[in-house]
Amino acid sequence: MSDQKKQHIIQTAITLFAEKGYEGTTIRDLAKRARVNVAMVNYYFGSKEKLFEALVESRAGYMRNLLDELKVNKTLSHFEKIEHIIFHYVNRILDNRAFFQVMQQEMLVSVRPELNRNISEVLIKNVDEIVKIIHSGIRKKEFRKVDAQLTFASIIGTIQQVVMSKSLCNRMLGLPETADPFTQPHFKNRIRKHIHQMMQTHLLPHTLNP
Amino acid sequence: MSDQKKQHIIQTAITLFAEKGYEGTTIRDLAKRARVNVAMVNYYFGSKEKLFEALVESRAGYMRNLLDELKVNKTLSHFEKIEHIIFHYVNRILDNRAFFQVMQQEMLVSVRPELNRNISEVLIKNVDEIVKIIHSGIRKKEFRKVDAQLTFASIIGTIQQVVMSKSLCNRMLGLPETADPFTQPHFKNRIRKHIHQMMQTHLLPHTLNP
DNA sequence: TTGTAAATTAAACATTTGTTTAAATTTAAA
DNA sequence: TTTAAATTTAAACAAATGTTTAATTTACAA
Repeated sequence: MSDQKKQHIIQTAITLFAEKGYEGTTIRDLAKRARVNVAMVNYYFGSKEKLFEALVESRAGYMRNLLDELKVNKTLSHFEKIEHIIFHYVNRILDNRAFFQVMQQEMLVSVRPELNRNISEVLIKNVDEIVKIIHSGIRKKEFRKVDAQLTFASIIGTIQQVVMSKSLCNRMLGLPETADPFTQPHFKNRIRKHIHQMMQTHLLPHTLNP
Repeated sequence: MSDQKKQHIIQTAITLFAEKGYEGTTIRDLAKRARVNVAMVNYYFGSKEKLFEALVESRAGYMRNLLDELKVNKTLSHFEKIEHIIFHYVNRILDNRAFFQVMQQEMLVSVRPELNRNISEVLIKNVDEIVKIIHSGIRKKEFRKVDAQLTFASIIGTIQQVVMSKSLCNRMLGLPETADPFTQPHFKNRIRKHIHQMMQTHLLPHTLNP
């Protein structure tokens, strides 16, 4: 089926774009890595830029629906919801590092404003959802009066900072140069634990001192 | 003087690289914007990549020496040191957004490994300095037992997340599309206040509830 | 099996890329 | 003023880029 081949090209593109950037990756690089003819990319996607759009559309689900389960689960407390969000954010981003690296690269540049807007659109829905939870928690006196928007920035920013570069991550965490931190099983938990602990003291007024 | 012209080309390159990325910026773009002949870039710097290296070297001071003043000022408490770091980090990064955007882009890709290492080198010194302060604070029971490395990631990640994209920042903070958040005078203070508040509850065991 | 559309290929295409050249101009010391 | 080095310029260069073409092969329904 042709859709399988399209997905294979997209997956290869994610890997290459993450490694060398969109502009830094040539169609010939991509074709060679994906073991297809150079003409196939344009045959299937029309152009390099349309391939990029297809890539984003195809994997937008990694960013979307992150909070859908929270909407239905009404039994959770506000902080439990935040706990869930932290857990799943760390999961999603670390399991799809290459894709999120590509999205980060794309958000950093101002070319392709339409694509930029599309990505923002998806991210903003997540922001809104979390801000809503935090504000609700504040109203109910369960949370301190924190800056909800910047609290989101801190959660996502912490993860993105760590995931930005393997070599920087290794050096930042004092791991050996050759280490592969992202695949270490306890690595996710370390990030989760840190953000969780930070949000606990940040959001909850009465924190027990361990 | 020729150094003035070199600096002018570098400053223009920072603006353009931040806007379109390194690979996305052509020597002709740069020459036109800087109002110099195309050949001048190679005449002064040798090549596009050497220009990039010169750019990093020329502005590395923005990242370096951030904590030098703390080393001499021994009278500050641990948390006061952290306060100073937050204040100056927000200042440095927001006053030199374009440069830090370019550095972020470069850290995200794995081309030019040597340049990558040089940038890491500078950043790591900051990490080490902060980690040292936090660990010392923990030993003296002034701080909770936090993950010092990831605490640094949270401080820097929060700022970088906000500074990443003007349009995303506007949307994230609920500002109008046309707003110019970075130049608003109270914007820096908002970020500072948030990180400060977050670090206060995160680091200090006995936080007064306001 | 045959016929038609889809898929695949190698080659060619027109631009754009970073870089170099060689001549012209400017600078500044002798 | 003379002279030599430094600067600036327009043009040219070779290589690489995204894309298209036209021919060939494959897939598969009639």
